[in-house]
Amino acid sequence: MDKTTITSIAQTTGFSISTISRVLNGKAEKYRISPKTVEIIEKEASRCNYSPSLIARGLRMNKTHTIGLVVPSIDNPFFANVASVIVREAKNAGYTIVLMDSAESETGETECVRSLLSHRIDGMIVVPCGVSPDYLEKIDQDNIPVVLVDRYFERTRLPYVSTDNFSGAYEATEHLIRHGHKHIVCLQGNPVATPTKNRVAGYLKALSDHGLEQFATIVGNDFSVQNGYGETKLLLASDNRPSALFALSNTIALGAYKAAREAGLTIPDDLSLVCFDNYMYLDYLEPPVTRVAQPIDEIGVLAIKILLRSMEKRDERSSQLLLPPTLLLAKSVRQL
Amino acid sequence: MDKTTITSIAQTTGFSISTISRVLNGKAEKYRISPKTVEIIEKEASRCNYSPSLIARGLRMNKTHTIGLVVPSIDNPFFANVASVIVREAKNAGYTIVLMDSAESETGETECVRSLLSHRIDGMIVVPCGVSPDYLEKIDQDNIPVVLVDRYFERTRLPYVSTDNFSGAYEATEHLIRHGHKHIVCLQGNPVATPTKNRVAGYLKALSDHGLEQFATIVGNDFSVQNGYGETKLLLASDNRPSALFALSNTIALGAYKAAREAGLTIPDDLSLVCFDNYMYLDYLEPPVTRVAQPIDEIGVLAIKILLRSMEKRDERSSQLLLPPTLLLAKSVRQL
DNA sequence: AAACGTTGCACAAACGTTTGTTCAAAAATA
DNA sequence: TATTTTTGAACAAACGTTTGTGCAACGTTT
Repeated sequence: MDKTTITSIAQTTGFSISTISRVLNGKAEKYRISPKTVEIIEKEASRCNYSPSLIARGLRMNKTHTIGLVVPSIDNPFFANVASVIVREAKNAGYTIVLMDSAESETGETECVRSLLSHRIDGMIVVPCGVSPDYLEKIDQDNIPVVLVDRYFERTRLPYVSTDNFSGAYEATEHLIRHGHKHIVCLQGNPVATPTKNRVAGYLKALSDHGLEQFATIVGNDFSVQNGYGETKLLLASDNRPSALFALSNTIALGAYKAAREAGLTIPDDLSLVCFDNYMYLDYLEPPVTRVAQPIDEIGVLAIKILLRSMEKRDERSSQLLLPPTLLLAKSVRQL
Repeated sequence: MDKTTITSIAQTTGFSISTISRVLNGKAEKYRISPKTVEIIEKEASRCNYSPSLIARGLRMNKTHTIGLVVPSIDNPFFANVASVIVREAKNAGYTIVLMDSAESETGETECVRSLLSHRIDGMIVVPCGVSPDYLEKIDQDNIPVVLVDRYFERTRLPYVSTDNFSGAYEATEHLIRHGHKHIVCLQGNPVATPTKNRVAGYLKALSDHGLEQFATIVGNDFSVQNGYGETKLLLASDNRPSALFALSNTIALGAYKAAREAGLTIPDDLSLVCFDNYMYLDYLEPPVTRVAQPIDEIGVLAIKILLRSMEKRDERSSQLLLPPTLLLAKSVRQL
């Protein structure tokens, strides 16, 4: 049982491969193929379970209907969620996702990107780990559109869609302040990531807007549970314990949570907590955690939309979007 | 700036494309290409940032170095985790993953599979939603190896790798029984999925081995939080409340958790809880939940290993593996 | 009946690779 | 010097598509 191709159908039906191709692509009338012929060919195609070779087509058309997606770690609820949305939206638009995990490393990322280029993807969506947009911009200029998601670069022509991290952090911090907190510590993630920087900035602005600059404290260095745990351990062992923590991710918050519990502290009675990222489980902790939710669905949808538009007409002004987050109130903040 | 191909390099260096190809594939000495020539070509290739077209190569070689992965829902911690491992392992073996989400639907699954076949993937890893292995077996016979993961079929030649769900459930149930529980209700997931069936079987066997058949109660119908929530609500409203719940997934457990809390019940004092699936967050609930952990890493590693082996020599006896789970003790079970 | 428009399809090139075969020139041997 | 061997590389086909063009046969008009 040989693979059935357009050529094999041509042989068994006696028509030429161009005719087969045209029929199977619905261009029968455009090329005046007779209804009889169409029927014969379609019948044969379905009899043989013909499935067109997208790679042959890709080679000929110089278009693979394939989109590359590079995330720092699929095994992270946030990115898994993003990937989920993107896979769905891409499919709706007739595209297929090639998934890469850069493992939070810059070299990992460039490897992924090189591989994607070799696969001749039509465009790519990247959550960058690196600090420079240069090589991605070059790729974009070479006609492989790139869209950044979540993390992005300050000065770049590349389109991106992310959350308005600044205002999200500002709101969260102000929420704490309004509840009487002054000594609020910020547990940050990877300091070079734009989201981190903007969240930290929002946190600082909120403090200074309320004359609390002197309490500003920023600790930590990555988005891991361990980081949240370790930093909180240190904080709680020190002389002047903060009254509230602002964790820049849900993973960091989890670590803080554990450290607080181990110290015998009750949230929110002894320590208040707010974090970034929404996640189902946060509602089931005791107490549920007040958090800044990112509009993941919208982010994914827009990322694909922008990418598709860039793929159509390359001259377009690139969209750089920051979507508004939502503060979800729960019970982890105490009114002092 | 035109795309650089093997042909463009041939033109600028003056050599033929076959020579370029051989040099760039490290077959220089095999074909006695002179060191000088090699150097010239390699220099030019790197100057132009040459990246071979994997789709052209795929067409010629009839091998794309691409593996399809179909999961019911990427946005599910368990499958995200599986995907993560598989992406990593595939990459290590020189393969790239094309990710598909079947959305827990049989038609969604066949669509995904059709698409993958059109993309001419070299093999695929599937977490099947359907009830029949037939069409997948046919694909496997047609020389596109298929490996099942997590869910599988009772009677099939297809290789699979999953958890020994029966013994995991048996152990979990017995754990409850040893703690004095008799009235243990099983909150099941999708009843047609093999894991569900085997877990239920393990649960029943444990009960009957301890002469508790009469307490056997199985409710629910899918792996959602809502299912766990709804069923637990009903249970807790009934006259004879169970003393313990056995949730067949962590999502179901979450729903049960919420319902219990809403009913003002304390776990484990008023109600004991054990569930399937490990997940970071389970340790942070109050109390942490005792659970049956699946060896996800091993599952992913083995799935790729088996797939690669099938791709090499098709005659191989297919491996059907059930890996042992681990009961992780926490604090959600009360000693009666 | 001659000229012409239509209908229905076939031919062939191209996309970027890999690889079996061929072949001239250089080197080695006789 | 004449012959054989070795060296270094080119030629060409093939993978499965799409698409611009060509061209018979048929039908219509004058």
